[in-house]
Amino acid sequence: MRNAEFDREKVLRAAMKAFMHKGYANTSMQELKKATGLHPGSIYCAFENKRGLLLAALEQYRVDRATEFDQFFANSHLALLNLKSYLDNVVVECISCDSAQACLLTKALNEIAEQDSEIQQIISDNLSLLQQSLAEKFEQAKAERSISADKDCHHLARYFLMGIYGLRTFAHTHPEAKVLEQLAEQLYHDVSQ
Amino acid sequence: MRNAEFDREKVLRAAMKAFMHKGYANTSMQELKKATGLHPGSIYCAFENKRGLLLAALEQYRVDRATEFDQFFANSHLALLNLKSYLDNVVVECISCDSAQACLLTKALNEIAEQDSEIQQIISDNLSLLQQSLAEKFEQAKAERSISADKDCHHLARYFLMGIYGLRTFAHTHPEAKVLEQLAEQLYHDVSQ
DNA sequence: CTCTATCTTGAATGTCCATTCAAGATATCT
DNA sequence: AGATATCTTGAATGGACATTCAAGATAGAG
Repeated sequence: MRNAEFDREKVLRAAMKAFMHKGYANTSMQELKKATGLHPGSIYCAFENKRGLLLAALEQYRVDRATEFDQFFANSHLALLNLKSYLDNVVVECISCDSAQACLLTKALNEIAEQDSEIQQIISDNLSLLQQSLAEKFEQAKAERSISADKDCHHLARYFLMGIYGLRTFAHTHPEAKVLEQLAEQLYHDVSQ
Repeated sequence: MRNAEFDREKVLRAAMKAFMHKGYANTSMQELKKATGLHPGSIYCAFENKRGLLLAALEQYRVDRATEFDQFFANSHLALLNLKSYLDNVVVECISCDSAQACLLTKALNEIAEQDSEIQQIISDNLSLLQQSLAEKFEQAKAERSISADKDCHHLARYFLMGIYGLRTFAHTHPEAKVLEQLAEQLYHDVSQ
């Protein structure tokens, strides 16, 4: 006869941020308590355990990213131009945010996927979904005659995603706007002709 | 009046492997003991502490990789062909090794660099060095007229390295030989014109 | 062969962590 | 207003961890 007081989405985004910043193993419950405002007991009540919190955060991340993705393609521009905007946004994120702001998925993939096949699967599925969404946009670009008809859109999507992964890692060591923009420009050039 | 009994290089390569496999935080001293054959006391005597072991392993990794790199370019082929071999080898590594066999540098970069600026610096320097070495090979390729004279070799090196980073991350989720080979092929095409 | 400096061993230490749980608080229902 | 189901709190727990250290082993010097 009483509802939870905390805002689940806010808590998950805070946890997300903490995990992205310090990694899973290095984020203690004490830090999660500070980040989320939830006491240990509440976290365990709501998410079973620390791993459960990560799983929930990953799911929230998926939802947030999917929404963000759709917004990039919700306007009336050509799909190829929207892909460019999407890529430019990755660069902006790389520059503006603290260096670890990579991506919860790749971060978790590096840290824990090897030791937890369920999380490995979830992350792989999420990234495959993103790849699939990108492929659809390339298909649209093809239909709009922005890219040549003989291109393999799935291949383009994979290459584009590979570039984004690389860009993020590169940004860790060289967070200089000019360089990252130049790399993104080249990547865009290579997938669009 | 007595020399250490263990082989420093062997120990460091074993530690490297353990760190690459499970990450730094998740590799306990107990596991390091098993992996290296050294008892805790010996590890502390030789490397100060766990972090010291990581630093030494990173240095060994740098040396090993530099040697490996030079071997790829020690033959008489054109530099551009050697770059292709180097890239193909990255793909082979991605396929053959256990999925986490990424690269100690990027692995550590993701996990700990944010919280340890000294390690961050060491890793960044190492990767910059690799980038510089790649740029030199592209310069050589230019001198050999394998690539056009108006190319920016430093840009090519950065893009090539970005692609390698991306390839490794991509391999975590899609370790299929055909796909990775295709991506590498495209990357090679894009840097060689 | 003896001595000693150095290495090796692994149990002991203290810290930190994820997790639990019982007491206290409070919203909702009757 | 009273009852009760549910949430919140935070101290307590047990385990795992990095690190230490003193005892034991051994290679080399004399």
